[in-house]
Amino acid sequence: MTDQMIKLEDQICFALYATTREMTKRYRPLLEELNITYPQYLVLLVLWEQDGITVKELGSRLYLDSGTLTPMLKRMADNDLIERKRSAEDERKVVVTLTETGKKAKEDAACIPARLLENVDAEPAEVEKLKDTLMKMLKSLHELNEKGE
Amino acid sequence: MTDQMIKLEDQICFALYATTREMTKRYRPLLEELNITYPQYLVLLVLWEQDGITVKELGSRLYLDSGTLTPMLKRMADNDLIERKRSAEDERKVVVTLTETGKKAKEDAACIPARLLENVDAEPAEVEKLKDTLMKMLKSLHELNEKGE
DNA sequence: ATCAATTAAATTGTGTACAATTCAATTGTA
DNA sequence: TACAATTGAATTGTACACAATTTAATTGAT
Repeated sequence: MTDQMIKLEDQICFALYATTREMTKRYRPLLEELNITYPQYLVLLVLWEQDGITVKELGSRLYLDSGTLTPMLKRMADNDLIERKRSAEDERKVVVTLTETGKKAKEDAACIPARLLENVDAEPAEVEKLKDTLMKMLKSLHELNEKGE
Repeated sequence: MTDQMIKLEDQICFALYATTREMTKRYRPLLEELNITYPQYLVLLVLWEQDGITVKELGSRLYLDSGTLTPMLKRMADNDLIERKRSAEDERKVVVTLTETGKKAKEDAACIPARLLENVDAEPAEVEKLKDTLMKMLKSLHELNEKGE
């Protein structure tokens, strides 16, 4: 409880933090070919599944708020990947739509997931288990953060 | 291989990315009491283990470079948590040392790891397994990123 | 119908991240 | 011993994150 509890290597959170950054770093050269960043890639993943959603919906899928999304979506619009327009029914909402360029990028991106974990020393079953545990924790943490507990 | 491969929920990387941010968000109120951020907390964790190391060494423990560390360490010095001074033997190196305030913060921080996973719905064994898998992946990814493969 | 709450984005300000470059100190080698 | 190569930090420029605030549109209760 005293000393080893406070050691870096013991911290699950550090493992998450560092692994996420190394993973993102590994994505970078692949995504550079598409002229996007990793968070922008996540936005595209959502839009490829469901085009024409609001900033709010996008945020709830990605656990991001408008403070992060607004400037990011503007950059993506500047790069002609998406379009942003106010909803006609509710002027508060901004609807995000894929451009033709944004739609086409899907084919180029199809190979990315496979290329990513290439050469990474980890069993598929172990990775699957990892993902399930993470998603469970994510849900649990998000609920706690929501209710401000 | 076509459509489901590219879905958000399937992406281990998204699970990492989102869980890390929710975890950091959960740390925030606890660390605010110490007037530090999560990355700054990691710096302190390293220094509490081994005081008086260089920026380089700190970076290799945390997988961060001087571009991130230099401004962060300056802020921590401004807040009187650490001191930065050029090494006498090798003027290129900057040695980072804990101040009395920085040392004292260790006691206040002792309770943090326990408080953190409180209320998080996850078995200790599962979390332990998660950490091991992550650290293995981290090492593997870092080597690949290092050699620019 | 009116006006106080609520909601959706945008904005502001601070703090990471990181690639790429610069600069000064040190090392290795001809 | 010069001096090119290397090394450790700092700097520059871009892109997230996110708390807190602001603004405009919509709802809901009276």
